[in-house]
Amino acid sequence: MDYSYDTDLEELCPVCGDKVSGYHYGLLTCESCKGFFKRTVQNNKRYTCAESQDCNIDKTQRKRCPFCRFQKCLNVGMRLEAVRADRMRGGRNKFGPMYKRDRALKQQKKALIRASGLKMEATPPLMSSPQPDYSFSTALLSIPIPAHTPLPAQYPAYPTLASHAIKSEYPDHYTSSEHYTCASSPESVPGYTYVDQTPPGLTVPPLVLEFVRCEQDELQVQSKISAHLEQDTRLAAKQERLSTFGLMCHIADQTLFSIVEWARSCIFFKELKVILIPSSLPLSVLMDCFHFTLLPEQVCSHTHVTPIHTPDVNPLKTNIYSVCLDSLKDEVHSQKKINKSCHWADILSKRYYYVTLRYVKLLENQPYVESMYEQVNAALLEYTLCAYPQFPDRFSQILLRFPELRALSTQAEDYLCYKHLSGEVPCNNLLIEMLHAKRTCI
DNA sequence: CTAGCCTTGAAC
DNA sequence: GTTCAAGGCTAG
Repeated sequence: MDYSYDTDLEELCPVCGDKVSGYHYGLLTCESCKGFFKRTVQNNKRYTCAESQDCNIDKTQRKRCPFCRFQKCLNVGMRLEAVRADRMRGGRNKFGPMYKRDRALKQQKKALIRASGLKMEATPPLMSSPQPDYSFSTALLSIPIPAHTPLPAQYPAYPTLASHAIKSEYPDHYTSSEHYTCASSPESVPGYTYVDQTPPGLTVPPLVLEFVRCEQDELQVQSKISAHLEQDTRLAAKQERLSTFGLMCHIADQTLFSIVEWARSCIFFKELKVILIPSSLPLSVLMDCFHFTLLPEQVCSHTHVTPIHTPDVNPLKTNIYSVCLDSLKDEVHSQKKINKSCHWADILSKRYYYVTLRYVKLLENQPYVESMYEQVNAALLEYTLCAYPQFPDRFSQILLRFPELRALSTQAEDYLCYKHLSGEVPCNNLLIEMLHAKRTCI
């Protein structure tokens, strides 16, 4: 059976699109970009762009502008600190568990695709290969998004490289237990030991598969967030640690960019010409924040910021988390009740619900989308019935969560506005801008 | 300078 | 002993 439909997509270097040769400096890249990144950082190279710093980087043109190539390396999440200052060879670094977990997630995704491989072959893909349409997503949003810089230009050209020490991981690795304690050890990372728990014979609806396929590479999103947080932490010289709220704002901002990326490849957006994102924003952000709460230590161990779960007096946050965590606890409880081994990976599979939920919410209240809504619901129903035959009411339980989430979403929005008015939201926060845009639209 | 291949060595 | 992501080497 040929699974190239999915695997080909996964094996492209996020910088230039060449074939990946493995994990390098934080994520899967090709051999040449690995070498390029290493040379640039090790030799503290400075490049300049002859054009307007937005050169297209692909396999054939990657040599033409090292400036833009390096910018892209940083933007996709390559990690400066993975380049060793002491040039020590061999061995492993602190990213090991992260790589392993990413592999596990990819395998899980692949297994889902494989589970209905025949179905996918029998029916043509729901959409043609997603060629990023930057103008389209820009038009969707009511605030300007730079067309060719998917991430905020927080990396001031080269000062980054020159001014901050390129820190070797080894001192930390050998002497510091602060940022790499048992909290981020493999055992405590959900899904770490996951291999392939797709139930045998599981049929995943093509629509759900399409959603899953469109999902952002999680490791990349996390890397971007970590890298940006590190940058911001460094810039805030007097402040050693970001507040929990500050951290959430940054995660939310990065999440927004992910949503824009995601929307570009969403099959329904191809058909819609109306602004949908703002109305669904709070929930999407909430979902993604929830997503990250699963791995707070992992994010924080690389960013030297206060872990999200640090006791905090923010009642809203507690509320959001308690709902999400209750949901997870229910899952654990249900699994135990039927005497089935409860694995973190099972819980991670909830991710697919949320992927679908996001679509459902996104399409709500739009004239065209009623039929789409039904399709999404049908796909979700089919998936839950196949994946969890022992819980026939799972679908309805998911739907029952909607009002609660909707209420939380509104609370989150109000809370952010309050924070904004009291001047506590970091400058240039995209989330605030979008919420503002939404309110002025109404 | 690039990029493919080689060597190294801690974690498993 | 095996893995595989670091750094190193070197034609082109």
